[in-house]
Amino acid sequence: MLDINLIRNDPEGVKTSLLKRMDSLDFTRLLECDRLRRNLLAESEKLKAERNRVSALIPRLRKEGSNIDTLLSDMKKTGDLIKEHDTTLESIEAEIHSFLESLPNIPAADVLPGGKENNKVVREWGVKPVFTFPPKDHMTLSKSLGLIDYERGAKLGGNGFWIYRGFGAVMEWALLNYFVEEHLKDGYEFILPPHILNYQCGYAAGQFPKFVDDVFHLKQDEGKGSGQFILPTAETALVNIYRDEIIEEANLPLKFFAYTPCYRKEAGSYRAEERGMIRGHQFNKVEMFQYTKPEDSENALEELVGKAESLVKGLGLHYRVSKLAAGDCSASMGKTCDIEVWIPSMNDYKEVSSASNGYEYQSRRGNIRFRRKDSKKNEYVHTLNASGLATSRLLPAIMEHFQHGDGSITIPEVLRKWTGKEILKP
RNA sequence: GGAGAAGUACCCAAGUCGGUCGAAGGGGACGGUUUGCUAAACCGUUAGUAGGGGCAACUCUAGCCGGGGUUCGAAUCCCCGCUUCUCCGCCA
Repeated sequence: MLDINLIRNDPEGVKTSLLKRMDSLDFTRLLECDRLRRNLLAESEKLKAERNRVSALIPRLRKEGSNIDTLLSDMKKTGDLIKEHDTTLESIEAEIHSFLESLPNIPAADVLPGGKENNKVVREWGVKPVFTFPPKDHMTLSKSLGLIDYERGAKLGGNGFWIYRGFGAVMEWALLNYFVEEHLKDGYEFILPPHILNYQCGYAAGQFPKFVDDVFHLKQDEGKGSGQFILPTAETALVNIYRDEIIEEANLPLKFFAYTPCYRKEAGSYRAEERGMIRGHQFNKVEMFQYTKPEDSENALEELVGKAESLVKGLGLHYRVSKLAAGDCSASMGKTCDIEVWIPSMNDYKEVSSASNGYEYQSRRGNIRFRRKDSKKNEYVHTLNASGLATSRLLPAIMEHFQHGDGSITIPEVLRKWTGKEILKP
């Protein structure tokens, strides 16, 4: 959600920035509604002041025995007029609100305009593995090693679900342990949130109403519940922990990480090349999250990217970091860096972490502020999130990177304390 | 799932028959005075917030869980939700 004052004071400036990620934009109606709203509000409030004044008078007049019949009927009329004003006001405000909430975040100044094609690789680490034998893809490997059961996963949940079996589950759990351990070391607070959230959570995160169809909703009895859904990422939960709260400045920054599976419909996004566990309806992810003061959020983003990178480095996987163009960032985010790991069989890089600065976009939607110690003023916090990391592309990457001609796989050293093995043989 | 109770400012809490109640009284916090010492007594301040109007001092409006309603007027009455607590039932 953007600040209407920003648009009111500098419509052209905001427009220029937003056009980096939008095709067209017109503020005329919004500004008109804004003027209309303020006029109507002034009118209605004047009437309310009058009503308050007279209502206070009535008991006194009654005690004195004055005739107040005409006064009462006048006030009845005033009341009706107020109601009338407020009804129009409500519809104008609804229009303003729905326009504002549909606007994406303003891209940071250093973010390039346009879509995916303008994403910029800012650095790479490691090298693509070279094989002296015909390498297998992760589906073949995971099947021959008995790590993942795709067929029975589909039997249980449908297409897009799989089962981690035996050592596959051990590997998955080892990855998660590795992440958890690193984040704890860095002083982040470990959160295990509910997986079912209410509508407001999706709204504050900026995912609703636009992407309301991309998540799984719970069917509720008539009038019961409040649009509960299963979370598509732990971010949705983490951003809402402090919804409608004012945080003391001294407590910032707040640094969290959470483990949850992520549940997504991913409707229509399946492609043959994304077989296996590259894209599914449910995947495991550890998510990092920070609430910061505005002046600290740029550095916090660097910190998050650095943390995500060091996790991939620790696994020894070749990756690159891309700064996304404005149009490729999710709507709530003003700046996003993706960490993409090399998947040999796909001959492509795939996202394993997305680190973003939401600036005050989410905190406005969720009404999350902090109180400055000196001025005692409340300001919106900045929110940042970054995967640290999503596992479903790492396991394929690990299998493919570290495979040998005989179908065995070397397990990255950082995971061995949990896997208890160095090499996995078919 | 069934029954009951409750939700008032940072916390606890009073609020009568609807009318100077935007809210008594505590505690805490902050400021001050005095006596003195790892404190005490006394005095004072302590809705915050959001949205309007005004250059400003200032002023208006809304806020007593949320949303509706009744009324000239609602913290107070009515309806619908949400949350918490207690008891019962069921259960990993």
